[in-house]
Amino acid sequence: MRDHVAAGLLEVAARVLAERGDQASMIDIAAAAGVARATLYRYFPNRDALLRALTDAALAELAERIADARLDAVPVPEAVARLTRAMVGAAAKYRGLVIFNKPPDMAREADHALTAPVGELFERGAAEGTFRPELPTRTLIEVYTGLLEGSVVRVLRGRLGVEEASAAITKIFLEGALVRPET
Amino acid sequence: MRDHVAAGLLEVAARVLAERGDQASMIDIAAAAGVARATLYRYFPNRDALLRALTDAALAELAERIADARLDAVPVPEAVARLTRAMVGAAAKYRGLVIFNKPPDMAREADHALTAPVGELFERGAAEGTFRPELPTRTLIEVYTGLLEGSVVRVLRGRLGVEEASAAITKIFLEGALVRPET
Amino acid sequence: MRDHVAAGLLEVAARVLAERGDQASMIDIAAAAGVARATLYRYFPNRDALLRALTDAALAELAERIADARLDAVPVPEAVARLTRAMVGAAAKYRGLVIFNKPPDMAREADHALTAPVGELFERGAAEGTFRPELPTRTLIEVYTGLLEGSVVRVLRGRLGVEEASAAITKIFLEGALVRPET
Amino acid sequence: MRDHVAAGLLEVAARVLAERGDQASMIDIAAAAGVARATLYRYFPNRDALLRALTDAALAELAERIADARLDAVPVPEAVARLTRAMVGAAAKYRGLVIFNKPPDMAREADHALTAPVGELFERGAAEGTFRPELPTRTLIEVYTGLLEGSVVRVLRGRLGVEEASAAITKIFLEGALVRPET
DNA sequence: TATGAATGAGTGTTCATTCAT
DNA sequence: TATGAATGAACACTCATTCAT
Repeated sequence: MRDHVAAGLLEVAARVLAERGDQASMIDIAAAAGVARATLYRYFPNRDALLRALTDAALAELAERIADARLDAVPVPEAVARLTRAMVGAAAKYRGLVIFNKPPDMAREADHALTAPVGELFERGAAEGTFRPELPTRTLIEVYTGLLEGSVVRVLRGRLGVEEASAAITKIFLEGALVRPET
Repeated sequence: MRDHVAAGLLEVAARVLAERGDQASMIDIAAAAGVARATLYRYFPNRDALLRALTDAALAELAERIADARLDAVPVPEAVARLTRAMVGAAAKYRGLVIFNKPPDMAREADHALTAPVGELFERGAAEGTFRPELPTRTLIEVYTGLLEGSVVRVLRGRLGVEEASAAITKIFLEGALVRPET
Repeated sequence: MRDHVAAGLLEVAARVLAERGDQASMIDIAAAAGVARATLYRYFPNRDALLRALTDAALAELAERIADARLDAVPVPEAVARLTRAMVGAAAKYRGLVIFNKPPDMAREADHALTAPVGELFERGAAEGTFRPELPTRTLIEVYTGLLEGSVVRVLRGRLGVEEASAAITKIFLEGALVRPET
Repeated sequence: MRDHVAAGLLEVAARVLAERGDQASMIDIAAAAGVARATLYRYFPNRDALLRALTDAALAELAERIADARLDAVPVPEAVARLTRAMVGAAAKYRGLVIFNKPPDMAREADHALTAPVGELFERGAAEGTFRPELPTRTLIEVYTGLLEGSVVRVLRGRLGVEEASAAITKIFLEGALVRPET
């Protein structure tokens, strides 16, 4: 029961924080949830605890999706597609909270959970010669995560659908936007 | 004289807002500029006015860079390269303020200033058959701006250089990250 | 049954209030008693009622001890000794609650219960020529009760024992701390 | 100018804290001083700082009075008289704040400033055979400080004057309340 | 003109108290 | 009856903004 309510509050909090940004107040969140401020504090002893719980949940969801994707069992391009879908999906569900608005002391942990799988995959791609050699792996990773982050914002704003965004990101990142000159 | 001081304050404000995020206080900004809070208020009657002025300056700079780029005088791929450099450069200089932290009532204007040139260019690309036909122009635009925004964040964090980012974004967006199968 | 539980709660409350001071919360008291907050409210409808009940109990105990002391049946010095022991004992048992932390509207009643026996005794002493005539009875009473109060605090802090304090207070108050010049 | 205002606020704070007890709010103090809450915070960055400043001032005053008293230059009984007057005077002026309501982390320091001169004086008295040998010095000290504290409360309540209390405390503590049997 | 001082409105947090089970 | 849950009112503290010098 308790967990159920807490989960509901988290969901509302995610929505409000996404809408109003990090400066959304506990007042805003409690009001959006239709409870008194003190009730919110029953479940999360302070603002930080709430943000932390939110980030925890988002990271857990993300980790699960990535694990389900079995990235190392498929070729790199397919793995990129799956990773993209996992990240866009999780970020959209949690309103981008994995990516933005991390409580400062979790930034490291969050960044790691986010960056690690990306790093591994791109290292493999580099080793296997999948990616253009003139682009350093580090740069590739930054641009890819930047692309993800920027696109998720659009998804959150309702300008792109999750599926639409995932597919387009994957396609453009891997093959580019230009029409291929036929050989 | 007056304008000169105001410009200096704006510069400081841009730096502080980029460092501390949107929750940087007028106190922070005034302190960083080495003036009293009340002095800051002499030049910008309130917080909103300051943010607006900042955004105005950034948009003006961006518009100038884009005009200089003569986008319609070159082929679409080259225009994308120039536009990318213009946007990354301007955003980096103004600490991303064109893109994030827009005062709510300027969002529309800012988005327009940002989106309009992108829109025109991509429409032309579509008309000329430069882009993959299976990707709707609207989607292309969103993903491109998302890529820009996400990458600028990395530049601001010092993880990518301006030139490095511009080149990589252009290359990846146009041609993809995959190594081309030789014909 | 009910009274028994209430008495137990009062005892716990006295201990907690003595330890944490007047700012001890109902939370603290309920937790120390091992019951839910709401249960505490079953027995004492609000914080004030609890404090009042506590003071009532302490005053009753004090009145009983004083009655047992048969003050008017013994010479004034012996009566002072007994009164002192009664007051220090009662105050120590109830953690000084008779003396401090009285609910404002009971202050008068409490002060009276405290002051009345002292007043009677000192009036008798004055009438009988027991006390130095240059010290007004009123002053004597104030200094004596002040001495009691201040000493009880030390007893509660564990710096003096009840017996030790009672004996020393009586001796010093009556005969002074100076060594007597032998006649 | 600044210091002057701060001193005025301290004075008001001392009065309010003495009246309302330790739970007096910053609201109460600011209102009593006729300023806005935020103004109070300009001078004392938080509640603790205010209490600390108050205690500092009181301890300084007390130390000065005690130094002025040249306790070691006079016989013990006269020294007790001077010490008593110094302590009652300082405590009355600062509303007993040296004695009660010490911020927890200053308790040690405050107790020391208070206890040290008392301890020295009573040790000397014991060494010189001034005090009754059957009363341990430690007990003497506790009872004396208790007497002081209890009497100061009466002074603060307006039931005793400073001079009246000082004289009575000294007389009773040294020679007792009983009329001396003539030799 | 530049600034120190003052303040109203809001935020996070706690606590006494009430309600539904 | 006993309790977990919910809440309104208060408090410490911050910040954008105004005023007097």
